[in-house]
Amino acid sequence: MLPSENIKDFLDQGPEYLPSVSVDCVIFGFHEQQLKVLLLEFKKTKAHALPGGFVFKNESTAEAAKRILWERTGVKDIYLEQFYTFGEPNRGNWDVHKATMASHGFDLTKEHWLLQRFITIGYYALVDFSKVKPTPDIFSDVGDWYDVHDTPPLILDHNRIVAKALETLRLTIDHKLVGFNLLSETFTMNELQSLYETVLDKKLLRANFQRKMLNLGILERVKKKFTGKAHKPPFVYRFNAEALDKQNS
Amino acid sequence: MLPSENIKDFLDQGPEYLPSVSVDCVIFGFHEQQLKVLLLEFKKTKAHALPGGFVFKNESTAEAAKRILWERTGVKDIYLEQFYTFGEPNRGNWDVHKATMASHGFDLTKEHWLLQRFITIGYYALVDFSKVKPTPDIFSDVGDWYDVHDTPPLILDHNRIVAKALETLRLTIDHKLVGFNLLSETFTMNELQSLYETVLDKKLLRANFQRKMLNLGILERVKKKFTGKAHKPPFVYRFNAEALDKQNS
DNA sequence: GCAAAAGTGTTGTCTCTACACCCATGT
DNA sequence: ACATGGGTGTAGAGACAACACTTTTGC
Repeated sequence: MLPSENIKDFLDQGPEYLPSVSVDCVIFGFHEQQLKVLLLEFKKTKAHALPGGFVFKNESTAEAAKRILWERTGVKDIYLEQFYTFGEPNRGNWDVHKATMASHGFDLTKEHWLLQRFITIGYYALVDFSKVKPTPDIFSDVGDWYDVHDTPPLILDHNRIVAKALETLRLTIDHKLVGFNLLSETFTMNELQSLYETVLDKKLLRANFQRKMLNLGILERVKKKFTGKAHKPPFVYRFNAEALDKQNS
Repeated sequence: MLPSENIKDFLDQGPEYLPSVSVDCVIFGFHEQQLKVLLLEFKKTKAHALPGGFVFKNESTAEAAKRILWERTGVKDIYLEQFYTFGEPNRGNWDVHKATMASHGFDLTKEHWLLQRFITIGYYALVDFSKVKPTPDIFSDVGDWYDVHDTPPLILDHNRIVAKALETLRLTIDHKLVGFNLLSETFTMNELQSLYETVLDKKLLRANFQRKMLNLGILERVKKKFTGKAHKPPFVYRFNAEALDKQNS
């Protein structure tokens, strides 16, 4: 199918969506000591944006967010949390959308549904970087990871949305043990500490961090050790979900 | 003006609102050792509901919440915070609305804008109980305070919205010093402690609570003392905003 | 003086911080 | 052996709970 046909399909879908409501996803990953965000780049205009979309009339907003995540990352069962709803009447200008559509041969009038006011519900997702293959959508040819502190200018108020998501993650990670979703199933204590240091943006002491984590009683030490460099091999840990449930109850 | 004319005006206002989006306010007050919520009671159906409303097309959702608060409580400059957006496709049934409108002589078809799906953005407000005169709207003849743990069944998913607001308040009050908004300008340490005990639903020790609060450095001791019973009069404190700003910076 | 409630002091426990020390591995 | 990074021990600082004590009022 030609891209323009895809886009026509999309534009025709307008009436199937809940008016005025959109969903944007801030997808966090962790790689090489950096906290990353998944961003899309529009084909023609080279503008950057968060993966987002609209909500079908009989779909919950959380389901919409999951659907979008699946389309962009190919992963289901993702850790997903709503963090804020952005309800300003003027969240930025829509010229990029207009230009993008024009470049595909669709001249949208000011009254077109895509150019109306939308409030957007922000969800953030924590994913295992290694399991995710960024998938572009019909408007973007590239989906790629960016250091959260070094993002390009984004369309609309998406920079603010990223900032708010990061702020929420920071406040959350300390008392909700959410960080494990950003690592692969097994990990070393050092990896976990790097993650915390990156998110909280401050150095932590090995000794104390380790004790704190182990005292939570939610880490299971996998017997196997690491093989690698010229030093004592670290233990590999696994996150123990049952123990966490006990804590929360 | 007749009530039915008011209601006609309201129904005609549909096109001026942002479709699919509503705002609901959980208004907390503190009185006689109880945490209270302001609820409306519909005239005919006797159903209870949160004060809520719709968002004008060129108004932010926060402004809409403030407007609704002002209409219901007569107070401006209220502490207001967004806490969650409820985006399920089926948030309960709208029969009450239909019945209410029917009782005023308006038979709404299934396609009427008021009976469509709405996502609702929850805001909670903390107000000085003594300054608030609950004001009913055109659909309700009574606005009244209820103990948050003893609310009547509410329409739609409003019970859940109250529960979520309370949960958010609990998590917030400890590290964001938000409780002062629920008291009058000056208050005794005992009142403040009662508030915390009620919100957190546990007993605290006088001595330790007092130290903790005073050590925050945000309470100013008003020289005047209390007059009353047969015991040592308590100091009256005032919340010192400047000191708080210093802390947050 | 006495009851009642406000306010202060003290002590032990727990947690976090900082740093010192020991352990296992590859070269 | 030794450099490198993983893991443990411990002393000091600070926070918090529990309880005892003093203070000020009306009766």
